[in-house]
Amino acid sequence: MLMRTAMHQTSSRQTATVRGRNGVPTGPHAVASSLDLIGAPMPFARNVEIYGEHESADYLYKVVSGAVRTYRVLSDGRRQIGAFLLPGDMFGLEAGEAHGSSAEAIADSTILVIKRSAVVALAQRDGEVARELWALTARELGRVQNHMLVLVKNAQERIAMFLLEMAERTPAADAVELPMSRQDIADYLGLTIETVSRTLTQLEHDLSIALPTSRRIVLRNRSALTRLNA
Amino acid sequence: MLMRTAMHQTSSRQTATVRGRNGVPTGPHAVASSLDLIGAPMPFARNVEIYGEHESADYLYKVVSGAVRTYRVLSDGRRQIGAFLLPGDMFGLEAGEAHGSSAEAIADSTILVIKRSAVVALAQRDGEVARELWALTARELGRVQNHMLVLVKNAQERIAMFLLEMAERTPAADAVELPMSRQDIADYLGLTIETVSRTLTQLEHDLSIALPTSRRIVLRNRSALTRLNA
DNA sequence: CGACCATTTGATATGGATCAAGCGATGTGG
DNA sequence: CCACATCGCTTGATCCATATCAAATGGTCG
Repeated sequence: MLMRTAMHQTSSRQTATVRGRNGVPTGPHAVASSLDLIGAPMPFARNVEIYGEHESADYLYKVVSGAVRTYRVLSDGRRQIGAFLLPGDMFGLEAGEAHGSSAEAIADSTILVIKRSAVVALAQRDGEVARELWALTARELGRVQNHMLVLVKNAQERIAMFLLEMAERTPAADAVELPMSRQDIADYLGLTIETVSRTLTQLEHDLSIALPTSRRIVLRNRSALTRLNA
Repeated sequence: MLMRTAMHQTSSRQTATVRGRNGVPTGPHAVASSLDLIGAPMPFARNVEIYGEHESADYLYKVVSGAVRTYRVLSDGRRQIGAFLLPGDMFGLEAGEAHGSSAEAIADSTILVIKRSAVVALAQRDGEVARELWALTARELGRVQNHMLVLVKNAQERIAMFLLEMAERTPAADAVELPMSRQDIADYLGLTIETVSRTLTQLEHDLSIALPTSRRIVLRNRSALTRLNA
């Protein structure tokens, strides 16, 4: 235990408290959902906190552009990243009362901030919205259950599955531009940066992937990766 | 990888397909919830499957008596247990369409089986029920997120937290009667039976616990366990 | 009593953590 | 525009926690 990990390194902690002024709806990135109609898009700079672990969950969020990580910090300082959110993803649905994890922008991002009470009120009147909320949360639950499985696999399998997961969520099928650092990946997969790095170079030698730059990964043998993804 | 684990050992696979006849509501174990009113209690024998991983999720379930495990099996045969359900716990809320995991009775159990369509219909009319459903799923999400954290800790920490978790959910505060085998615990915590066993005897030597029998565990130094539970 | 199954205990192997150093890219001040 | 500091990433050497392999023990049921 006690592996080196990002010791809550969020140095630039401006904790954007500015949130919550309603107004301008959706804008150009509007995705089909009634939820989009009652939110306001807000900018968050790289590494800025969107919400903290025990803050009351007064808002729901949706990534418009950029990328977000949700995480929890163990008492010994280790950080476990629960999810990476990309454009189109909603987050902050976790609990009823308080957030179960913190959320930070990985890169400069625009986040749609939606007042929870407005959603709840809407759901109260419209069973369709209520069902959508439930489904969203259930889907997130499925995702987390899946991630649990990942955490019992070996390093290669974890990395392979991470790459496939990212590729799947990215427009350009076989080239992934990673918004997150090696440390982020490590904390997501329950590994160390060294192991992440080593495993990636190993996959490169196997010709399963190519690494034009450290943040850009080309899947060149998807079936090999799928095979690893037990 | 490829640790020995229950290679889907469910030998007595009677796959109780008998479910779904509605009728007699709740009975003596009724807990306060409108959901209880539309379910039928059904018996499941030890090790009998309640539902399978990709079956369509037509029912919700609530443990009346006994105990249940939900799990997924990796392609290499390893099994990851996602949750242990005790009396009062609901399960099967996972996805919208199909179940994301399988569920089996750990011991002879009585399970309240609730038609999902009935619940959905009820939720459609009653916003309160809808909110309850959402909250239930959100709570489960929180539990799973928490369990993810456990899977990155060391063996002692995992066991300590497992014991505290079980003790918390058990009436008699400091003595836990475990319904599940060492293999179940191992598959829940991402360890091997040997490590589970060794860690328990080690905690016994530390005087943190006592083991009158292998299935009965007495917490005799709760603060020591809490300290481990980083 | 004997067979079977779950659990414990022992000996050894190994994957990934840890410790440490090097390397390339990016940015800053002179 | 270059020298240098910084940061993120990679690579190497060693260590350790837990898996694996193996055998003994104990409890349960016919």
